[in-house]
Amino acid sequence: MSILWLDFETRSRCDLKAKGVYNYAQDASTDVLCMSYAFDDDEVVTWTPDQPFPAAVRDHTGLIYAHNAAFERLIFWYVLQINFKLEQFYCTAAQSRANCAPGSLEDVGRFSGASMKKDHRGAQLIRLLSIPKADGTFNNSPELMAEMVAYCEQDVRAMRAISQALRPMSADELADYHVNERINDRGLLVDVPLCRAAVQYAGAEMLEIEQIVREVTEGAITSVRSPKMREWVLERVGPEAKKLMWTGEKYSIDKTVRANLLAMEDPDEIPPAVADVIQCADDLWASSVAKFSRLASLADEEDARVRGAFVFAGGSATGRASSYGAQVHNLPRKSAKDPDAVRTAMVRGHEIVPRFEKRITDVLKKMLRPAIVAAPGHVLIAYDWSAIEGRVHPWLSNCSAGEKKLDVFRSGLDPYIVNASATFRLPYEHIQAEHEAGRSDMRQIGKVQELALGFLGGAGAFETFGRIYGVHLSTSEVQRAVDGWRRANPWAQMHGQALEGAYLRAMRHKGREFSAGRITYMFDGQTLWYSLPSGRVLCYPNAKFDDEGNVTYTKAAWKPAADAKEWPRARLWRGLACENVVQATAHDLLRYAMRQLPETVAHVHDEIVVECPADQAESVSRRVHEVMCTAPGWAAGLPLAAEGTTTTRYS
DNA sequence: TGCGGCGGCGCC
DNA sequence: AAAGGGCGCCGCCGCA
Repeated sequence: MSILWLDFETRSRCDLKAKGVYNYAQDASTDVLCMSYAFDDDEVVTWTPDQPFPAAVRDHTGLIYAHNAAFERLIFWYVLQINFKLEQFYCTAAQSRANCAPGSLEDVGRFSGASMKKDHRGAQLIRLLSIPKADGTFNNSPELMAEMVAYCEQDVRAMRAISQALRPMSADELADYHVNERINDRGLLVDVPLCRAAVQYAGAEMLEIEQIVREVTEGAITSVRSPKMREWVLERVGPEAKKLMWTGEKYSIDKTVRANLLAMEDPDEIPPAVADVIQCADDLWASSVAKFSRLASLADEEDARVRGAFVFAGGSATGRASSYGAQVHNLPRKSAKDPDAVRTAMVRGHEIVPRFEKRITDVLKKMLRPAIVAAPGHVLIAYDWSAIEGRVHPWLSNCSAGEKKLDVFRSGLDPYIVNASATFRLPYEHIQAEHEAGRSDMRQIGKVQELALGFLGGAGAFETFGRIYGVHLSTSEVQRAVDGWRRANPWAQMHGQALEGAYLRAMRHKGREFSAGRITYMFDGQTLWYSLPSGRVLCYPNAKFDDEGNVTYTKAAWKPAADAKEWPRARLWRGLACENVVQATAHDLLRYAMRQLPETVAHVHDEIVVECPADQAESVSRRVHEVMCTAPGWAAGLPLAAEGTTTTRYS
């Protein structure tokens, strides 16, 4: 079966970025400018709408390779009304990311050693031809159009060359890409009236805040979110406050700094006017108005669903999914207690700041998650895996100490208390009782240990996490916590060392495989590959030794600076190797589960959200739980647990 | 006017 | 020896 390589250029009055690709493709004003294509290694040719549509394309029943293939798929479906099957599409951007390379066509080229110079002409042509002019008409210049066709053809050639040079996606990967696209097609229902109301409230609040800032600073600061504000504060605070703003490299005015400054309550250090400005910055930075308006703008005009939010293998280091546009991976976690009640008040324009809340932005932030809803007569069922990384990591180590850790999860004991028990050499029951009586933070220390030290962090990592979870210990106590956890979890250091040993040996012995726990590394002379228990393959591209004997590699997520001569390189170390294999394996469990859950509408790394008719809630909930708690064949013996809720609003 | 760097935010 | 890393979006601002 031959491969069809293909790329569209289009024009439309619809704003692609604001409305998203689904609305764009369905917009009545969207037209195809040209379609460049080739079968297999044939010469690239171009169809333009003034010609009859090529029958060979229309009748093609094999795979269609395109870069960001969702765009081509939706243009076929909605503009040309040619209903290729979803499974016919093979996304070469997904293929690139699955190989730990960047997704953008231009970046893959630069990443793989082609010229580092960026070519802006393509983007310029799009601005000239694909977007209406100020007077509302389109530019029809034949010269520009000819140039556009040349660009489109060049993109097909570049895509084909890159795709053929890269490892193909496996059958599993391609199937999981299609699972991702089905989820994108299903979309998430957005409560658009709620979003619009939120924008109103937030807009009014913003005007008020900006007014206060102008008055307090006597016009010096017109925008609180500007670097000028930081300098304005810096010039007016005392020496102690200045110290709080110093992060070791530069002065900052981020959330932590602001909280510390406001807590000083010393007018010599923080004059009242400065405190006011800091408070205003807090309010404005917390504003979620942009997110609400983005959700409303991306929602389908007819059915209010936001589509295309998930990027397959968007996390190119591990193949995890990322989220895009609506970005549902970073919605504030805390939601309103009674979101329906707040929603009702909002759409009616009532007062929505209860007595115990200080600010409207706090209320609005807690309504972002609940702005995602189930369709009428439906529910959202959301399940989270319990400590998925904490379980996968010892399982990957495949040693008896790791098994002992897994037994903690199998037994139903609280792993944080088990950590604390080992650290403080006190009985489990004692720590449990102290914790339940609210008399001791030993369990909290056990939690920080588990989260901070798993990927081979030390005292610094413990302190960083400790700050987040309100654990503040002396230097010696921190060291005790670090040592205690390592003593109780020897598998972690052992596994890190084993991984390091394996990848170093692999680098020194080209073409040979070296295993550590359940991971196998192999260096082919350019790429350091590693295989996961699922059979999925990941890599560190362009791996080589640096002068100190460390392995370095080009990292897709680090975009080069405009004047860079080479793609930025990262250094591999055993902690990172641990993290990569754990996150990747945890993600394989997610992919495995989602293949079996066709009602999925969203996922957030360790969480799956399905939407189903309310009268099927119980059986679907049971099924989601069962799927998530049943390890795939390749992970036999891995204990899994998940907890879930059923609601009509995401929260 | 568009681009890209920067500092900032949120989540897992 | 030690080391948090993985994402994406927003607003501001200098530069070309």
